[in-house]
Amino acid sequence: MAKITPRETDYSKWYIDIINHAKLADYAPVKGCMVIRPNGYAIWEIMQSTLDKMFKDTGHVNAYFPMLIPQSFLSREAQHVEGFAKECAVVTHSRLISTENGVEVDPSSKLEEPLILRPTSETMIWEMYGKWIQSYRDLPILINQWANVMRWEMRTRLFLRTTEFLWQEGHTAHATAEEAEAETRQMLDVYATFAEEYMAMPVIKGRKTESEKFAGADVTYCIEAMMQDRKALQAGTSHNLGQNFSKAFDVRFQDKDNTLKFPYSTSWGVSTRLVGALIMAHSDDLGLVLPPKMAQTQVVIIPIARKDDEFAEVSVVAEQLYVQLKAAGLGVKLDDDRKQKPGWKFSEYELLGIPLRIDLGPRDIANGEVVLARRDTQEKSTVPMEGLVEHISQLLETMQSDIYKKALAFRDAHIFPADDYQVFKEIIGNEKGWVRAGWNGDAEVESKIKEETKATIRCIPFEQPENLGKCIYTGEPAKYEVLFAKAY
RNA sequence: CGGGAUGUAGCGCAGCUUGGUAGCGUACCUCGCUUGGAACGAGGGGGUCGCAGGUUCAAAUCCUGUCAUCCCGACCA
Repeated sequence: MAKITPRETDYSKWYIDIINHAKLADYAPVKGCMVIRPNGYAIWEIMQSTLDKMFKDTGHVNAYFPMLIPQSFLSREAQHVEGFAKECAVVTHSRLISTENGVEVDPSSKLEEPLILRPTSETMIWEMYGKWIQSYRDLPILINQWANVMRWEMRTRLFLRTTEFLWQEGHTAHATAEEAEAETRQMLDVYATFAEEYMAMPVIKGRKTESEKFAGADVTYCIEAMMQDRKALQAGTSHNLGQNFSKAFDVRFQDKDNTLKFPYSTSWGVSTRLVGALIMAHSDDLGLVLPPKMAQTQVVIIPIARKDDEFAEVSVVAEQLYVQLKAAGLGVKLDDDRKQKPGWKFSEYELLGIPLRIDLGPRDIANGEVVLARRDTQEKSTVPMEGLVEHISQLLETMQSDIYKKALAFRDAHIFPADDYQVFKEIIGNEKGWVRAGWNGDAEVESKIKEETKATIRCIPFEQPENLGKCIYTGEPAKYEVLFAKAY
């Protein structure tokens, strides 16, 4: 009996089943808030540590800013407040009092100014940058923050959109527009590299349209990934904020030419949504599929033995193997728990997405070999004990690249060029995939298409064709070729 | 926030129409037997039936309200 519902019938149920069965997360008894269980958090930890290193390699440092933002800060930047006003949790009181009904808010503790639980930290950070920046010598500031944020979304989905989520937000300040643009693009590249090389998830880099960009940004760049139900997921964003926040917070620096200037800024972030992306990009009906670089446990050893003496014999070899693999720097687990039988363990580790399994029994020891089972392809092979560590290291690399290739082939097979609106509607309507089509650049047209088909422009890809063709909606000459898709 | 569905043991569900002792599968505990794909046998523990009111001699069941989750919209990372 399969634990996971086949995704053909109900994709959303399939996704939730994997999260439940693999014990990745639960909803908390608080509106839209998620409890990330150890299995799920382990994935986030790997994402964190990998990204953190990439940020530091590009010259960034970590800092921390408060979670509570005075309400007045949020209204400083007009577009910003408009973008976030509708989804803020607000702290209005500071005290509770005991009553016969339990505790109640103490009306006398009402705050003079309400505090907002940060939906993002631009405002708090720019308030502080104002105190830190005086001269061009103070620039650039290249800071990242690992934090939680809250957005009171109407509809939540585990990992993809929860009321509270974990993320990192980079906030940089620069003396020139060119530097800020270069930073914005650099961080987008960092995200794309991370998604493709570590998460084995191909992404398309591009620019958001005016209507889809971040509230308060001049330009928003993004990476878009295709999930197995062919919907698009925004996996990371990098914003060039121009001088919007420095002006809103009146932050100026004295430049080399003795004049006062507003610095240019960027912000960029990825969130626990990436864990959801990873689940939806690779999992199958047996459960989670983790690319080796995203797995804390990459190899699990299952000893197989009938009697106690057999088990003792197998354990000795299993221990040796464990030590060898560990020494080679691999994440390895030896499951010598005798309370569960091998068959149970096989399915359990498949559910958890452990990339590679080693079955080791008396038969194998007699033959000087082991059975290797790949999670991604479910292939089993018998390989000699001799040179096993090297073989496994190579196999994990192969798997990492195979999982990427599979996702890439899937994505490319479901992106369709279209120059006819009927064809467009047919593809989007039947959820066949994404459409690559011309667009005249008119926001009105973009909104009409969204209204009629539910497809949004995911991005204007950096890679544009030589000949742009015509706008899918109006037939006018296209200004860009863009990606249309239904999105999460 | 609008439309639809659901809420009963850790998980998955039946019972509700027609009110009358709280059920099944699985998981868990004990003993035995087992271990190369989710063993088997016997015994056992576990429930404010989402929550709050109401109707009734009696409510998981009927009524009202409310909360939560899922799906479809609107909103968004």
